[in-house]
Amino acid sequence: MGRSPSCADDANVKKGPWTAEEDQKLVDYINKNGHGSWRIVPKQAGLNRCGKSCRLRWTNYLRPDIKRGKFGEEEERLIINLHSVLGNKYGDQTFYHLVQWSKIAAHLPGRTDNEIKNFWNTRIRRKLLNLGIDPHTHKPRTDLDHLLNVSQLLCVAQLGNMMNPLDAAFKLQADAAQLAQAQLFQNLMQIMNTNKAANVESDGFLALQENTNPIPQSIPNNGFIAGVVPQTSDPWGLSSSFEQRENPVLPGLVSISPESNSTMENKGNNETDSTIYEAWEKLIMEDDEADGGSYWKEMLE
DNA sequence: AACGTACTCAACCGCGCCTGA
DNA sequence: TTCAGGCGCGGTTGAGTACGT
Repeated sequence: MGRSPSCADDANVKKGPWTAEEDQKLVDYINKNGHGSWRIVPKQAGLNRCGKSCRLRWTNYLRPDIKRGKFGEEEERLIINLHSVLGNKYGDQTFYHLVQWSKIAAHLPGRTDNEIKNFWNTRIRRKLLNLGIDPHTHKPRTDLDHLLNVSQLLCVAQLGNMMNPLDAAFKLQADAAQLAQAQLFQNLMQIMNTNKAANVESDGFLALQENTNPIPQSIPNNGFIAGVVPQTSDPWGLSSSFEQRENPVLPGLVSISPESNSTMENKGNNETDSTIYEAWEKLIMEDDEADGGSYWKEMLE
């Protein structure tokens, strides 16, 4: 029920890019009369467009309060935070693959949901993926294979650090391995905090901040890891330098998408819990044996 | 300089919700 | 209570532009 006839059904209305003349007609009309019913706007304004097209043009482009230009760092952080807590909610479930862009836009004066959506899909999403973070759940990958590969990754990281800095291939691998270390640390902290931070309120931005937990100060500052240590306003350290992160804190867990639901729910059951902890135990032992430096032990303590 | 590829973003499409008859 | 009309939303498309080879 209820679907209005699509503009596509009317072969007579113009589609595609708006001309300056059309823009002017629409602006003049709305400034004078307000939009009222969008269906009658094109007729009254003398435009050969459907009402829907007029509404879109106005809300996404012509509105006088629209802020144009690039997104700032603060805006980017805000979007990431809001995205992490504003999934579509149906009943008790939150669906992160259906983001409520309009609600995010409401927190960013002058920005439209369309603009934010585009910004997310073209920039932030890729950025998160490059960091090994699931853009739907805002979590690092938690699959076990990933965890169990860590000893190899540690070797690569250490080898990479010893190599000539000009050896690009080794540096790249080392960087990737160090990123993996950061992700694993993140995994562990999230597992540890599962019980603490499950309550996400409807105004999730605040809830996210309130549920943050301090990161132990003993984390080795080896540059790349520090670069992705999250902080309150920028959970994944996407937009600010390490120097800006004086008080790094870990974001609390947020409710998760259906596809990852089983993963996180399993964190609470004994079987998966123990498997993950076993993996960590193995990792720590290997770390101990490898160089006696006990990197992970120190981190966990 | 020419071509191919990647990226951006305005605009469109289709669905679901709300409202009023 | 039912249902049609209208609106708003999120997802997708495609033209224009930037960048790399």
